[in-house]
Amino acid sequence: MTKDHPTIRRDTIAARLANQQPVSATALAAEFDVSEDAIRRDLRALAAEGRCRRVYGGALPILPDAAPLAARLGEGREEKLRLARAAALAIRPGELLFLDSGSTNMALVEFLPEDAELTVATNSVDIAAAVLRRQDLRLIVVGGVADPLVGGCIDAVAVQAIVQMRFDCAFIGACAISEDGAAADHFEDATFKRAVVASARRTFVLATDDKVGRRAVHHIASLRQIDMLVVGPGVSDDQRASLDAAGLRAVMVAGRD
Amino acid sequence: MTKDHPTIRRDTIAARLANQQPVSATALAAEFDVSEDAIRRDLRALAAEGRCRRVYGGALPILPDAAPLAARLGEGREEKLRLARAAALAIRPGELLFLDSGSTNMALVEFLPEDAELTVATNSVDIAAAVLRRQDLRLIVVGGVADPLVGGCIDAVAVQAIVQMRFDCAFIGACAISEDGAAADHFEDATFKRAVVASARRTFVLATDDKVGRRAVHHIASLRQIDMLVVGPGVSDDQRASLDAAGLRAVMVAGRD
DNA sequence: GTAAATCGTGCACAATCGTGCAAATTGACG
DNA sequence: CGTCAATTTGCACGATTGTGCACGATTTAC
Repeated sequence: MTKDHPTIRRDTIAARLANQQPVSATALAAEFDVSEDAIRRDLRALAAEGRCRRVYGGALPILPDAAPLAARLGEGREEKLRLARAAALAIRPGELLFLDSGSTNMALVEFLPEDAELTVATNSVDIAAAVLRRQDLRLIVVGGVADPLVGGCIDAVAVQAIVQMRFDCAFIGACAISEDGAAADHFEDATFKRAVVASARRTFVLATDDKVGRRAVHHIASLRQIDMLVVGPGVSDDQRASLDAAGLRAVMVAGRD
Repeated sequence: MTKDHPTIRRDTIAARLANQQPVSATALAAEFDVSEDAIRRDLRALAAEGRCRRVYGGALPILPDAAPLAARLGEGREEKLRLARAAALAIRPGELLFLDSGSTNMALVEFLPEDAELTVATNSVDIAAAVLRRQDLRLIVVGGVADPLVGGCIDAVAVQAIVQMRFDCAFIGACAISEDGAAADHFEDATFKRAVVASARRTFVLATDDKVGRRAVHHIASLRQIDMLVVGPGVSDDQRASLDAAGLRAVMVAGRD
C-alpha cells in the first residue's frame, strides 16, 4: 500500500473515523511511519472540522444522530434492539446473509460485526439504504415491483432472484409464531418468505413478544424449518415449552440479564 | 520511450489519473524529463477541469464519495432543485420513468407531479427510498450487486433487468457533457447508462454547470440520442451554440426567470 | 502521590507551491 | 523559406505547507 502522501494519510484516517472506528495516535504513527506529532496535527485538524472527537491517546468517531434508526423502530424499540443484538451473535465472518423487510431486521444492520467480510442481501429498500452506509458490507439488492406496505419487493421477480441464491443465514420477519410454525398475514409476503427459507442453510426468526402465540393465515415455515427463534424475556416458560414440544429446534432469549 | 510532446505528456498523466492512480510531481518531472514547474502546470490544468484532485506533492484521482445521496444534495443544492423542477415539466401522466442514480435525480422525486399514475424505476437505493415515501408513485427496484460508489446497482443483473423494460422517459446523470455527447468516469456505470438509453423512448440529461464542457472517458450517448438537455443559466451561449451545432436536439435552461 | 504516557506549542528545516518573466519551441500563413 | 503569434518551458523569488524535535504542561495509571 502506498500511503505516502500526507493527504492520503489524512483521508484514510478520516475514512476510518467516518466508519465509526476509533483510532490511536501511536498506532497510526507506526502504521504511516511518521512521528506522532504529525498524526496529532491531523487529528486536531479533523476535530476542528467536527469530523471526530479528540481524546487522550487518539480520537473517537462522532456519534451519528441517534435518531434515524430509533425513530423508525417506533413502538417496542428497546425490545427490537435487544433481539437484534442477540441475533447478531450467531453470524460468522464471510457469510452471505438475507435480511427480510421489517424494523427488527433494520435494527440488525447496526449490530452486524464490523469488517467481517459479510454480504447482505435484502428485498427491503430501507434496509438496503442502511447497509449501503456501512462501507464494510457488500450489498445485494433484490429487485422487482416494490410493495408499499412491505417497503420492498416480494413479487415474482424477487422470488425468482431468491431461488437462484444460497444464503448462509436468513433472518425472517414473521407476523405470527405458533405451534404451527411461522405465518404471515399476506399471501404474497408469505410466498416470498417461503422462497427465502428454502434458499437458506440456516433460518432465524426474530419475534417480538406480541407475535408469539399468534396465528396467521399464510404458512411460511414449520417449527422444524426454523433453526433459531429469537424472542424477548417477555415470553412465558409455558409458551416456550409448548413450542419446544411442537418441534422447535432452538430458542434464544434476548436481553435476559 | 518517446513521450516528448506536451500533449502526449498531459494525456498520459490524465490517463493514469483516470485509472485511479495517484501521481507525484517529482516523479513525473523525472520521468518526462521536464522541470517540476511544467508538471505542476499540467496538474493544475487537470484539476481545473475536475479530472483530479491537487494535493501537496502531486495529484490524486477523483473518487466519488459514498456519502448518502440526500447529503450530497448539499453542494449546489439550489441549482439541482432548479434543474429538477424544470425537468419535471416534461413528464406526462401514466408514464414509466427511469431515474438514474445521482443527487439531481434524487431531487427530481420531489417534483414529480402528484397522483399522475406514474411508475418510477430506479437502480439507486436512496432514490428508491425517496419514491417509496411518496404513496402516489409505483416503484420498481432494479436489483443486483450494489456498487458502493454509485449507491446502486450497475452490474450485469441490473443491465439485464433494464434490457427487458421500455421506459417512456429516462433521466440520466452524466459526469460530463461535450460535443462528443454524454460520458461517465467509470466503465460499468457507462455500460449501465447505455442500456438505459437504449430502453428509453425519451432520454433526458440533467447537467449541473460544471458538467457542461467536461469530457469523460466512457461514452454514454451521442448528442443525437439525447432528447433534452437540461442545464442551468450559468452555461454560456457559446457553449450552448456549440452543442447545438454538434447535433443536440433540444435544450432547456432552468431557472432563468 | 508518583511515574509514565500524552499533549500543545514554538521553532528550525526542507519540500513544495504559485507567480512573474524571459527564452525557446511550435504551428499557421504567406 | 521566412515571419509572427501563441504556446510552452525553465528559472528566480517569496510564500506556504509538512515534518520532526525540544520543552513544559496535562492527563492517566498504579
